[in-house]
Amino acid sequence: MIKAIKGTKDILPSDMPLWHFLEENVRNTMREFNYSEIRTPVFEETRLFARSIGESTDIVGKEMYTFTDKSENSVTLRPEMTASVVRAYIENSLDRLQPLHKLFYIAPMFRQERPQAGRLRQFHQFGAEALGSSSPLLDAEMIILGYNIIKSMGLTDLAVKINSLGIPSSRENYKNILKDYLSPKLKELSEESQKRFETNILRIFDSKNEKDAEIMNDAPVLLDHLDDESLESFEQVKTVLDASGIPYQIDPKLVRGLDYYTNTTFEILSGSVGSQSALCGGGRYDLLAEQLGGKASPGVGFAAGMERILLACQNENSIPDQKPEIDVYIANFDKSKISEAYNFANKLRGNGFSVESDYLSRSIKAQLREANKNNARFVVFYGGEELAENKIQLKNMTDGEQANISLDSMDSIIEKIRG
RNA sequence: GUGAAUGUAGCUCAGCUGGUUAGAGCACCUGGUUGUGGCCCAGGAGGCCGUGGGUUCAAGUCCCAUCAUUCACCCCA
Repeated sequence: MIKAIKGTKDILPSDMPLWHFLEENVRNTMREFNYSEIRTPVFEETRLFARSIGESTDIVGKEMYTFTDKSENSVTLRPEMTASVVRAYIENSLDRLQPLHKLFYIAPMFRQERPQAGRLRQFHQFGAEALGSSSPLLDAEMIILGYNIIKSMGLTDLAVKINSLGIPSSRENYKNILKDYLSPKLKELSEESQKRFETNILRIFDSKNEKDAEIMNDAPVLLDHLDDESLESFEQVKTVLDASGIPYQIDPKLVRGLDYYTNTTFEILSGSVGSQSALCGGGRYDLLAEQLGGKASPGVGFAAGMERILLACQNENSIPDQKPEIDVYIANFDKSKISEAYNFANKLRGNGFSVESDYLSRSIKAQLREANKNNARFVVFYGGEELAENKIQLKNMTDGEQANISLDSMDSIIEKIRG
């Protein structure tokens, strides 16, 4: 039997109500904040991701779906969206149309990792990117957007963490301070962290190793070594967040894994999805556009994992399950009138009703059961004695009442179904 | 890439220390009087017990391998 590729999942009709609910909430919130949808290709030149996300990151180093196409070009299934959005922004000269662009997306992403709870190889993210302004208002807006959407899914076990990584010069300066602190303790660190000491020292803060954590607890913290401008910006983000009423914690150890971040970074975590608890993450990336060959242009954004959010919803039982319903089920007595009944169904559909009819030529009893399974509000019995008198029988499935109505008075049939 | 657990009907699982034709609940189908749903009742269909090898008179049950799934590490949404 051919099965779906490891780490991929079918999203079945029974899952759809939940997905649609999330997507609607995303679109509504994005509309409230005036973000416009953007769609970009699922695959890009490999260089785009290598340059933006960073060669030393795990995403680029070992998680990308990269292959060579028939023209010998190296292409990659997008592991995240920010690089693509910035590329599209530059390539289409959006910055010349207007100074500020606020964009959102809902799209599949691909990373070749070992699947586990809340982690898939093809997964879906929604997210937003605001390009063209370095206003801290937008940093705060990203957190508010993400938080509001997640909240709209009824989730409660949440934590918002924010931090600032500052600008490269102050960060480089700080890295040296951190190096000085860690050098004498280097041998006490885990093997993994010793490697990071060379490749990306900040990420030692991420380590879940106990000894590492102990050592890092007393480590000097980037927040204490920020330049004045970054500090000022961070203060403003906090001011806006305070006013918004969103509860948050400052986490000096929050170091996001992607290379392009500057200044504000944040995460929204859930306590109900297992080990992969980040539902949403983002931050500012003021140097990315220039790095990708565009005009210098500040930006800030976030991405949220849809499967993770839905997993949290299931675990917290935050969304009452609602069965989809149809307006009318057409049951027919007469096999000889099957196409006539079918046309009658189409007539109702033409009036905007959702209508199902029998395709299996089953007994009336079976058809009624089918109507019930479809959550039909009404059943039309088509055929038999009534049809001989040019009538149908209309049954209200909620109270069981039924009445004969002449086919000549379509209007009153429609009116009854409208309720 | 590393570690652990689990693979029996569509789904969730039982199957005791190896012993005849492999079970339950849910779901599905058909009935419970002529043409009427949800509840209830009766019946039915559905399983190379993940795959391959081994031990044994005998394997769903024990051993090995393999594949798959799940969870965790790493990292991230």
